[in-house]
Amino acid sequence: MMQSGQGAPTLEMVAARAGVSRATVSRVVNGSPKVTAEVVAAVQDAIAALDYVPNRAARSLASRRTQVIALVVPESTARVFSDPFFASVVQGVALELAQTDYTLNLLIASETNPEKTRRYLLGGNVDGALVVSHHSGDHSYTQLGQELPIVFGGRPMGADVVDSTYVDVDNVAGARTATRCLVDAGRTHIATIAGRQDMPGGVDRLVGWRAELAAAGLRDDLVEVGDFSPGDGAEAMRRLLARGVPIDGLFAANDQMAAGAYTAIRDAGLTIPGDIAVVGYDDDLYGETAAPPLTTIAQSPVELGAEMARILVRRLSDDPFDRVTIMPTRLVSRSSV
Amino acid sequence: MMQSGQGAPTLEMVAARAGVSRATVSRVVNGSPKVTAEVVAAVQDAIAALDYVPNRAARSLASRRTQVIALVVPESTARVFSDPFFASVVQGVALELAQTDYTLNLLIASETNPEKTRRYLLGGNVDGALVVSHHSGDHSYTQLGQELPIVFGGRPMGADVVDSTYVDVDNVAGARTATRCLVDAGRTHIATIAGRQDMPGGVDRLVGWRAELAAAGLRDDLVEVGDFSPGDGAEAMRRLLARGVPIDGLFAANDQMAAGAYTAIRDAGLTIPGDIAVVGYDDDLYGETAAPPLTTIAQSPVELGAEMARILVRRLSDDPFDRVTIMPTRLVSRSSV
DNA sequence: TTGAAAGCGCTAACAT
DNA sequence: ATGTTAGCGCTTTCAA
Repeated sequence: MMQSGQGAPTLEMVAARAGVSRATVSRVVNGSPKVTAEVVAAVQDAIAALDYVPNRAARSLASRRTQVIALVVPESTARVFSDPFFASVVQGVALELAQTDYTLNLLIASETNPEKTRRYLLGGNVDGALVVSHHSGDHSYTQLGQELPIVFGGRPMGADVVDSTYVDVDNVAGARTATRCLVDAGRTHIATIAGRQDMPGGVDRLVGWRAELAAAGLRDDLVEVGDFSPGDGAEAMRRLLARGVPIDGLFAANDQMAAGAYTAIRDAGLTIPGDIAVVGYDDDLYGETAAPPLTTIAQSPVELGAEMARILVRRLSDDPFDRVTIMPTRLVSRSSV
Repeated sequence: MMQSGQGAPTLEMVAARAGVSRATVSRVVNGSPKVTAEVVAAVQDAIAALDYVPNRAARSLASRRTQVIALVVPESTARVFSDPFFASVVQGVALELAQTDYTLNLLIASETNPEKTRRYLLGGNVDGALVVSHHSGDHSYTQLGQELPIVFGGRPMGADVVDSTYVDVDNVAGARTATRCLVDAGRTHIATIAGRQDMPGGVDRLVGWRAELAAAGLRDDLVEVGDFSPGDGAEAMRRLLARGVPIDGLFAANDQMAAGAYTAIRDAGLTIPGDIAVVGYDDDLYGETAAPPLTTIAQSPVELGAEMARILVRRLSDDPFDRVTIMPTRLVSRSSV
């Protein structure tokens, strides 16, 4: 219920009601250890009675901390926002931050004007930032890491990046698992629809595919690249099929492209998994009801987002944190292999 | 480049350098009309030279405006975050707000503790809020509209809601169009997989389907309800098929459920559109590469989000704005009909 | 352990 | 058109 006196109740009002000074109320609010239990109780009663909520601006102005964490999504990634992977990362971040005192500032960074974002981040508007998916070109952000606490989602690309803090999924291992699944099924002509090679995920999944084929002594030249969308997946599959080389297995760098590949395979009069066994990556909602249900690699993007947030918060509190965190993946076996 | 003097440059430093008072600098920064052109120029030079960025907290504390807009996503909706529709709305909001001076505060509202969100919103932390998808139970938010400028995405449910400002898509018209498409194709036993009836979109799409069938003089009892996920769509379709009633047309309340229905239809040994013609809703990425490509209703969720943001900004500026905005839909004809 | 007092950087009357 | 003067609500030395 809103207080009768117009405007929100202030710390001063709480102090008056509890019969203590403003400084003491501030201490209680901020969980200072050196306050008597009785005083704490009295202040908390007053806070509850008045329905007091600290004013963020005032607190921030005085403490020189904002309690705001920016989640930066480069614009080109945002187009891919309909990619459940990114949406889930955002969700994970939001859920985790909701448990803390930090506020989430979602920022779509214009790539035509990176300077604007840079200034904003450095302008004292946020205490730290979370950056998801950045191409190799995004040096502006990787560099920013020296001046502002940043946690990246996915391994930052670029040789100059040394001390970045990031959380990544084990894309190489995931891709190897996916490919091994195909090899174990007896497939010998295994193609891949790789993701964009300017993204770490795109690169690593291709590396994993190659590594596993090498281990199995199979050819690794059946590669086409797509932009992670179903449409591009279909295109890539058509090109693969058009090569005239026999193909009996396919690893798609994400489920959306696998869905596109399904179409192209079927259009070519081939069956799944009869003629071509398929493994995707991401375990999005559609794979389960695809025909046939898609075998895929699951990683938990929600957890990834949450972990990024946790690490940044820890870092901002000067608690120990890991510079590099690798999240595991697991194979979800369905019937496309 | 960061200034040499530690900490960010302040308005006072700008004032000193430009040889004017702080008030004047403030006026220039805020675009007040009553400042001489020369003074404006001098101040802007100083600002540029110092690379000055106003301190948000100080500004907010003094002006009693936060320049923050909250985007509230109820938690149950967030689970559905992988639904491209919501993700796109968020994207639209973020993109639009990036063009303004407002900052986006993404809030996942815990439904087990709505009071927390309520307090936050009313605690003077934001200037206004955007609320997407709220069930009929979310009275906490619809009520909030009296105390804080709010723009809803989707029509708020509940009879007590009178003066809410909202942006909605014309779900009824969209559903009628979808259904008419089936009728025009000569289908006479048209079923629907409706969405959850505690969401406006779920209700309205069912209403549109009914209306169009009534207009065509066809039966309207072939209804099953799903939760908008592919899995539930498949379940619902199975139940429909199990009724033993002939069905030759299907309108699914979203593409995800249509995808599920595809599976169930195929599993039953039936063909699309031969035996059953299907129309979905949302035009998400998957429909295009489905087999057969899905005929669906497109609305632009990105535009919806952008429009919500625009309206709220206008309202916060005391510019005229529409309480009710209905976004159009359009039929995307592919080959599932 | 608690209180007093001095700002944090900015805006907004009010004066001039 | 510009300057002066108070704060906005909180944190944080410094004393007590």
